[in-house]
Amino acid sequence: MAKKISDRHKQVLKVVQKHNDEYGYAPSYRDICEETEITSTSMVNYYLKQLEEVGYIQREENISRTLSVTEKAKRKYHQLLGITEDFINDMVRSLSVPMVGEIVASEPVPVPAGDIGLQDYENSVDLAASLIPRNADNENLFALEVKGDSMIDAMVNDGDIVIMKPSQEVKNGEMVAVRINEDETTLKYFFKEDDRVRLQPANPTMDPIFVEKSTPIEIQGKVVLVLRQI
Amino acid sequence: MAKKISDRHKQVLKVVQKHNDEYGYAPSYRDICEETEITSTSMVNYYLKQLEEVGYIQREENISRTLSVTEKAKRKYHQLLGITEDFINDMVRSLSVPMVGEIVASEPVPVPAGDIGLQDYENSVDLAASLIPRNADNENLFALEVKGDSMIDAMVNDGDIVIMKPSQEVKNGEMVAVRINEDETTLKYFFKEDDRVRLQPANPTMDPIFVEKSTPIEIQGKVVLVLRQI
DNA sequence: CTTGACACAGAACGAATGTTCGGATAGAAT
DNA sequence: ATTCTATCCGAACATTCGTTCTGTGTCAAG
Repeated sequence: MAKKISDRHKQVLKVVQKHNDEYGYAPSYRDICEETEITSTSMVNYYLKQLEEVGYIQREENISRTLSVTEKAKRKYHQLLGITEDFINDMVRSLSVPMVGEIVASEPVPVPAGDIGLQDYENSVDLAASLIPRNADNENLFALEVKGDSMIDAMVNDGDIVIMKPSQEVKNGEMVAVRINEDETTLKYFFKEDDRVRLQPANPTMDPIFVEKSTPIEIQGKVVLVLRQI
Repeated sequence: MAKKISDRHKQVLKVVQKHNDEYGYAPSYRDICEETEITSTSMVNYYLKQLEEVGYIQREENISRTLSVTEKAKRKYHQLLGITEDFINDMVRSLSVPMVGEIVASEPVPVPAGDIGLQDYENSVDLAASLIPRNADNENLFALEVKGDSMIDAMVNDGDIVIMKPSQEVKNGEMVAVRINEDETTLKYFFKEDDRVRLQPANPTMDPIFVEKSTPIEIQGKVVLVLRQI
């Protein structure tokens, strides 16, 4: 195992990445010699073996031109490898959030169980990742379509899409889907007060709901984004 | 020059594309034999020569594993090649809409003049293109941040972002930014009636505004999307 | 001073791989 | 009937290319 990634290692990484980008196929060991100060294919193999061991290179034994730089190496050496923001943006720019169902006041939120896979749902909503707060777990977001006018106090219309993340814990000021008394689901800003919970509508002209501690409420998720297509 | 692209040609195209996708490197001629009903490398060469002639394959002479399917072939045979909408979407998936300013009831909408370039504005909003209606002119969308509570009847909160497109013509049912009597800007669904215009709030519990033809109104843009980050 | 580890080199080898050759078959055109 | 073209095949060959071998030099550690 190499003690550290030397300049020669970095030269090799760079050539592999650059060749794949420019030619659309991997360099041979002899190609790497030509583009670096390495003069023998056994040294190329020596460096590649080490880069492979630390997970920066991928190759297939006894098959020609299979060298590729791994995602791990790209993240660590993106500047060296000439990987632009476009590449980084392409990795994080968009995500598909599964449309798991509908939200209505009369039913609990259909929070998916466990890890959500896109393949489990027929529809999804594509989002630019920059719209999602950094602390949201992008892996487990889900989308619900609002049915009916019962969410108007949340400034959410029939037909709007709410992007949510599963959560039972809430901080003050976060908007939650809360089921009150197993009777009604509503979207409200959540504030914990001394002896009760204040559920504040998004519509500033409407009054909050105060829920005594004796009333069971269930936090069914947090809202991170509302979308209204017109 | 092949008279036409036969099933065998298509098999070869498919294998080249599939191998590149799955393995990250190109197939050899023998790999292609194994994945098709072709039993000799000379026939593979025969088909590749023809595919190269019509511009569907790219390869380098005497260099191993350089086969790739060209963009021309991908566009023509995307279904055969298993090129999903994802590929097509990746080409058009997201767009950046410039944040040109704010919308408040007391000011006209700051509609940008002429073609909008991202470089003219410091901020932008990234959107998945699938959220935008097909008829919207993606080139000229602009974003405005809502200031104040004056758009509540439009179910739009202080801090929300509205995505708009410039437009002076409206169809019934579209949501517009309309300036009434050079006095107030509001977001409403627009309906032209016999002798007046009905501006319908998004909030179904609120009453519409009726504007007589004698009252000057100015359509300052159409709303295509509302975003609320929470 | 000796030893071991690391970096380096050229050469040889064997396998992988693309190209070419000679030939066969079927069908269309003359 | 003959010729031409397209399609097909296996084999051989040449080149490409990855792996291995043997050896050298440098430097740090003991």
